Amino acid sequence: MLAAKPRSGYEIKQLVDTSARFFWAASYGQIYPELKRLEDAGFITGADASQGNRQRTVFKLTAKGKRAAKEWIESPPQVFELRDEGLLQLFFAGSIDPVRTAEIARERAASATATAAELRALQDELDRKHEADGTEYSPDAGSLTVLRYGIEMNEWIGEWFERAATELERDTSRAVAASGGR
Amino acid sequence: MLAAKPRSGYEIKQLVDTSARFFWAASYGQIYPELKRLEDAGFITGADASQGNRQRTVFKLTAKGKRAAKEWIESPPQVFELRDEGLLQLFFAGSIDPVRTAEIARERAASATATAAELRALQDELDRKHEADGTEYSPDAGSLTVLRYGIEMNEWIGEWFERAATELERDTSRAVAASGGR
DNA sequence: ATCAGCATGTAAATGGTTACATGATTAT
DNA sequence: ATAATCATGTAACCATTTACATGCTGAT
Repeated sequence: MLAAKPRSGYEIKQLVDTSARFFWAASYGQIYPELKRLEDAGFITGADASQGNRQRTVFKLTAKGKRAAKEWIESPPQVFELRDEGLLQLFFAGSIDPVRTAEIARERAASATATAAELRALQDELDRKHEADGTEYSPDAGSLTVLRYGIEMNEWIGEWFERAATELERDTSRAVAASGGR
Repeated sequence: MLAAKPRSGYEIKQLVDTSARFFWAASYGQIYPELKRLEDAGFITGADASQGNRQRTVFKLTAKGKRAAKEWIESPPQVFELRDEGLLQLFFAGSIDPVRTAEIARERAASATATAAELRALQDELDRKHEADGTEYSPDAGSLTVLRYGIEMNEWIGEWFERAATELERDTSRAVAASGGR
């Protein structure tokens, strides 16, 4: 994040929350100690940017930090972690409550679609802010791409659960028919 | 997992690794202590199922455990966490190495497609095992649905990165044209 | 005999969140 | 005046992974 421009810990947190949070969240408890650690290791340097009595430190990459960033961006991705409780619930619905399975899938679909809508609202808000800034191009344009990813992925998840629900209903009605409608 | 049938910690680990791992992984260091904790809390009970001198404990849900499972499956999903390093790299590529951005997107696309293929191979393997078992229907059929999710999601991710790469290339060539091809 | 797979477990470390604490500045 | 937002930071806690330790059983 410091590659684009020098930032304070607070600004990093803001940027994470309005863009990367859907695929890589971060808390203050992680950001501030990490900035210290990176400075000690010589990857970044902090400069005082206090406004009056309000303390503020902006960090920027050192040459060593820039090299490390370039190396990282070229390296094959190592981490892909997903924890999806809705999917876990569908996974187990068959053994816990078979008759409600399709309904549960539909609820999970609604859940994902709602998240997509929420992200869409955030996108619109950022677009409005962007326009208000004038025609100047934001240096964090990548965040819009990635926000779009969040929206489209949640839409895809919603559609997947919808499809799963339809298939489950079909299977259920077929089973009922096979048993003579009992 | 114990709702479908009684299982040992080892069997739970096996099932996680061949199905749920893509959206909810678990290690022995988590499974065994958790089984103990659940037994102490009265949600499950363990029964000795040793074979000769080889120690083995299978756990099953108590009535209390079944109630808790049913309650959980009806509750709205709380956890959706994603940590996607490939996406993070694309997010930052613009500020770290703009000219390589499209290539990086294409590499990430290949990465996701490879994961999808890997999962597809696992699916084929499970299908073969299933057939070898005869016509008997597996009680873990839900795991196949969810494995399909893993495959389809990775395919979607691959396509998304492919699209992103194409768009980035178009933007680059347009920028080159605007600057008079310099 | 030896190796793959079955089976259980723990200790240490890691990575991260939550909650708390403090205070300045700006807008209403 | 007061609320929102800017700004930094720590302590306690939590979930989880990694690495290690141990031993049995069946197949080659």
